[in-house]
Amino acid sequence: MSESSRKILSDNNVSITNPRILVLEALMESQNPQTIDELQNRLGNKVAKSTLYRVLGDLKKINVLHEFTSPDNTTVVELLLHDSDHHHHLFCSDCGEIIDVGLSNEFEQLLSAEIKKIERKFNFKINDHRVEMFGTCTDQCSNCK
Amino acid sequence: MSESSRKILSDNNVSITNPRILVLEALMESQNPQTIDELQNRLGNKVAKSTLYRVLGDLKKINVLHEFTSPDNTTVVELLLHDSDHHHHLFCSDCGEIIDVGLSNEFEQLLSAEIKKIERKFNFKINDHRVEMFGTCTDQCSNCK
DNA sequence: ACAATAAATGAGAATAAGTCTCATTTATTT
DNA sequence: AAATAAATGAGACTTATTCTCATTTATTGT
Repeated sequence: MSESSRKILSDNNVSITNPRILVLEALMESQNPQTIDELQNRLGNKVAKSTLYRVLGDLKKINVLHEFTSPDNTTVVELLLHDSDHHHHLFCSDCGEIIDVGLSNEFEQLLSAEIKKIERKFNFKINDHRVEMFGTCTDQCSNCK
Repeated sequence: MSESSRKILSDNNVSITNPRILVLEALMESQNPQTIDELQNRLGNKVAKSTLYRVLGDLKKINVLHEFTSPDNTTVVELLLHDSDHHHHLFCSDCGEIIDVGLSNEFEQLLSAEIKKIERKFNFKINDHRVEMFGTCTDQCSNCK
């Protein structure tokens, strides 16, 4: 269904075009963050490389896309539609997999308190944070068999 | 003093060469993480670009250098000589400054406990973690005046 | 629905960070 | 001090990302 893709675009006053819908659908096909390569493979030749990067830029601008870099320096991208989707990342150095991880509410509250201290100490306004965890998946993930 | 640089190298069975010493000293000149550009500027033309990247690779291999990426996708590098140097990062989206931040021991213990839960839940062995905080420095930092 | 206008796209050229090659220099070992 | 092994410098090469511009697609006003 391309309905939710269309809604994302219209809600943000971004014109509804085929490449934008295709990229959004490709992003929604995976639960976890994907590399640009994975995205390109999913899209086949349906969207030009330059357009893909431009659309990703557009989505960042309307704050529905989160882009970051994995420990092996690969750019990785994920949809982030609601503030309530706040989560963290777990990186496997064996297979490169990146997993979205939620931490407990109690812990998030403690973290917020800790961050308030940091704001005061460094005279910063902190508006986001993320915990990154690095390790190895000890069993058969999709890539590690 | 290039003594500590020499010691780092000899302690790790890496031959002591001029470029390696120069890079280590340049890294030690800043408390906070630096971009490759900053490093290159510090080094002037005393070390070739290819050598700089090679030396950084060497230092990563002996685990005294930590490399990561800032939110604007710039590669950033910092010395990390002792395990006790564990810390986190605060990023200013206005001026790009990156600040090393320590969190309280109590908090680190809670975080460790939370991470143990994640290890079990995802069947991972987690060997490192980092909290990234994003915001703006609300007053005059060296870049924001 | 239809022009007119504005915005987005595709294809490939341009840029820039990082890697690689290889002849020369510098360290290490004997 | 000579022989061997390792590291360096210079620049070519690679590859991810950005840019350009002619063409296509969406939007707006009538």
